[in-house]
Amino acid sequence: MNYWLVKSEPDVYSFEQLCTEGRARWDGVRNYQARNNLRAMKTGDVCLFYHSNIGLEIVGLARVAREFYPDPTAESGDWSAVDLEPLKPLNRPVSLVEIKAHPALQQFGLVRNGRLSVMPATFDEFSTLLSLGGTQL
DNA sequence: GCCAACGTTGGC
DNA sequence: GCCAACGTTGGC
Repeated sequence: MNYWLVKSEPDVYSFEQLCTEGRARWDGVRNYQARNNLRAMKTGDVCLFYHSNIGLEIVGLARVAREFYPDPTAESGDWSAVDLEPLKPLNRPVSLVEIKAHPALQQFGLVRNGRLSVMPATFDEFSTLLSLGGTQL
């Protein structure tokens, strides 16, 4: 089992929408590092769902429902998509401010590279974030 | 292969 | 709206 964080702007696609729809194709990624992270996802891996631009907090958990396949929205280039399903919202959202201030999260991708849209989390980072969110898997 | 110029992301 | 950080492009 591996752990990830995916970003979405909530006015484009929010965690609430994912919960309503029950499943989403995670497409449109056009960054090689993020794409390679998508390709490393396995069915059942857990993703922290982060709201960028608006909210600036981790709001929920999702699981990988389908491993990578060619991104149908890509007109050219070698891009990939995965499918995600909602697991549950966090009992308490975890804000970027909190994450940046937490000693155990200084190496986390959100702190180190604010622009990456799909990033791995270690088990320790994931556990810390879940605990901050007052939530269990 | 280097690096300047440019574009994009995303926090502030 | 601004700008820092990062990635990509393209000339040399």
